[in-house]
Amino acid sequence: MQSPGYPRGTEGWDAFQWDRREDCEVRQILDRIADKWSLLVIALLDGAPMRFTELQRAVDGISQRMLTVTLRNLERDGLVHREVYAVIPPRVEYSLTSVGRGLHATVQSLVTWTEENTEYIVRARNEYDRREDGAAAR
Amino acid sequence: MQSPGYPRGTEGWDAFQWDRREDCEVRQILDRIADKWSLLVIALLDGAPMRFTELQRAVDGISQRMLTVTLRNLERDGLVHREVYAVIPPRVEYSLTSVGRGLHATVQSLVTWTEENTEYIVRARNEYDRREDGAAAR
DNA sequence: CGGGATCCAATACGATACTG
DNA sequence: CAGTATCGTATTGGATCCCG
Repeated sequence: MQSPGYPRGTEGWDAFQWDRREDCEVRQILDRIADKWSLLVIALLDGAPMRFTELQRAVDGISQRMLTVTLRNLERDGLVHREVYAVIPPRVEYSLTSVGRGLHATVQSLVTWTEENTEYIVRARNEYDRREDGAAAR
Repeated sequence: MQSPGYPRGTEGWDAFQWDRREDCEVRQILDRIADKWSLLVIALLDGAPMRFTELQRAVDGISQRMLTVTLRNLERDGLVHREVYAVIPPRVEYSLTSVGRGLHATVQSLVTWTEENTEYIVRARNEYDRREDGAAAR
């Protein structure tokens, strides 16, 4: 099952770098938590627990299906806890687990970085696109 | 250009939360840098500049097309610098800009978190899947 | 209310072939 | 070497309907 020819300590491997083989768990997990919706949901669940419909309203643009899928994956990874109350109408509350809260901290630092550098990036994009347009015209 | 009906300071807005409207720039940027390949490329480019083929070998599983696309996007966002040497055969080196290096720091903290919690997550997944299998069998 | 199931469209992506 | 262009597929995700 392990991809051959790339064991730890071999050439191509750097002790200060991380395992980035395609089939390694770190990359699988990273792909999962760093997707379009998970970051949003994790950010929202920090603080207070939320109900399904509440989340759907809060995450602008998410469909019911994707909210379900995202929550199931986060629950499966032990990052979100799903609490079902046996009442009618049904009441389900989602909250971060303690590990989930730990993740939120680093996610928040990524968000903060993005906020702080938004202007720079937008400017860079505009300049790049202007250059490209100019090149295409020629 | 701004989506109406959701200005800062209105109901639904929390000063400690970030702008998560679908069309906001923070979310667009986040989607871009948190995609399948960008994190890998940013992590690799930290330290020394690298050439195209070198990167392709280092990022296990990436296709030529996706490496090109990823690098173009990172360059467009001002996170990666592309240096072309006019020699034959051509030599192109990619490196992080100073802003890109700043991003790498927070990305690295996400990677570190993932490494530290891999075991927990894998265990959570196995437990979840066992529960699901049991439920499906019934 | 909180979803599951199904169908369909958009897009992301890989494979391949070609080029300066 | 470092790409671009094209094509076909696979995955993602939205819309809709339904149910406890």
